[in-house]
Amino acid sequence: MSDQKKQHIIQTAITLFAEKGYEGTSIRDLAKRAKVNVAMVNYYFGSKEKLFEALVATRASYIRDLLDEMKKNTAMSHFEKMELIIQQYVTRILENRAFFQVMQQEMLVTIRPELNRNITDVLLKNIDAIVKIIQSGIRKKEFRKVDPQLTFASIIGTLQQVLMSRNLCNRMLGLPEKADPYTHPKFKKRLHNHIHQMMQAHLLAHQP
Amino acid sequence: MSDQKKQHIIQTAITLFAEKGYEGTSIRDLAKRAKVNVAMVNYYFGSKEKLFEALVATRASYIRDLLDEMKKNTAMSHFEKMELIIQQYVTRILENRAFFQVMQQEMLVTIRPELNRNITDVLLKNIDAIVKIIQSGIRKKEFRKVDPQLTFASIIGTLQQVLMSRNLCNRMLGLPEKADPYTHPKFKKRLHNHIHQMMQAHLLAHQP
DNA sequence: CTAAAAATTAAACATTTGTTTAAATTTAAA
DNA sequence: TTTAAATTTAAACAAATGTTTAATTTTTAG
Repeated sequence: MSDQKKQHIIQTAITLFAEKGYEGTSIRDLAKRAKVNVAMVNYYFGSKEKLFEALVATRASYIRDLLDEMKKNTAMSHFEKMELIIQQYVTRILENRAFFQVMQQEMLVTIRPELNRNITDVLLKNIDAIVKIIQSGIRKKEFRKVDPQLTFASIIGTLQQVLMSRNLCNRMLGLPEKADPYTHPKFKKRLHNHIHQMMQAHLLAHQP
Repeated sequence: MSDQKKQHIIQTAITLFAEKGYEGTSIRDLAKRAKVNVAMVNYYFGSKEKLFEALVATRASYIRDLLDEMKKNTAMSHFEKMELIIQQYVTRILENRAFFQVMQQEMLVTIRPELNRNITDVLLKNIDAIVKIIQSGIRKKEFRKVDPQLTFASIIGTLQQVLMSRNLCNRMLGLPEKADPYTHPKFKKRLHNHIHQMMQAHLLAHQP
């Protein structure tokens, strides 16, 4: 019944946390932006921190589901699997960038260790799956002898670096000050092309 | 005269901000950790935000000086220049990781736009210099036709991804829970090797 | 040594914070 | 319609926040 309103508060929280950080956002800020009474946040979630936990719990699927597409398809080469992963990551991170920015902020601090561990757990499942694909590709001589873990770090790191600051991203790419690169299809294509091209050179033992 | 004490407060602030974030750190936290009276922070810096500005101003050299080594040396191939840049970035970011973590946090939020712009300005100078090297390398056919800006994003993004969470880093690399990978020479070497190898494959037109 | 300046302190200040309360309103079920 | 439950509200709460004050101590300079 009230799940709609809860989700509305969570969505507003994601937007605000991404802008101002968790500590930088007051419940009064949040209530005003979501157009609900201040007491409603505690009524629905119990506390500010529990709201954050609920936020992560309901939206963690953005991370968790990332590999689902791939798992279904079995008749693919290792690099085709990597191509699918790259495409999925680019798409999902760009589509849910506010959430990923909040996760990035939370990973950077060491307060709230339980929440940190939750996020780490979800991320690790993705990492493990991708690492296994890379390791298998190496064994089959399809891939060069790369560092699987750090190769993953490079894929996600490229995306996070670009996601980190809209302002830096615009200035780095020579876009107008007020542009929003993240919603531009051209930008998505450019980002995807770069990671794809780099991983092709990096991974493939026999360059095409 | 009091510059020592100011620097001591700044150093303590870097450590605390990296742990708990800027908003998550109170002046009383900071004063207690630095073993000074609460009023001293405002006495020396005027306000919490001005302390942050002073922190960035005095430590921005960590970023600014990154390319200095390279500028001196002119008789290098484009890839040798890139090698030097990679080595410098890995070393300096690992050595000043708390500061870079604070910068990362600050880039992620949009409050304090002036500070954000300051940091962006410093970063952009580095980016521009590196982009020019890559573009020149492409013109001279030494490099493949890569995306210069996003190639930089991949280098720095890899480092930032690894720097983001000690906990994730340990678990990702199969290290013990309480390990500190950032101070391990082996880890530094591994990180450097990966970026170097990846950039070699990515950049060089004629693979060695 | 002495007086002015600088540094340090504990206490107090006004706001803001997350949270709770208790009353009022709305919704749902009988 | 009536009654109980759920929701919403404005007000108040205690604690924590950044900051200032005013007094005290230490340092500096003549």
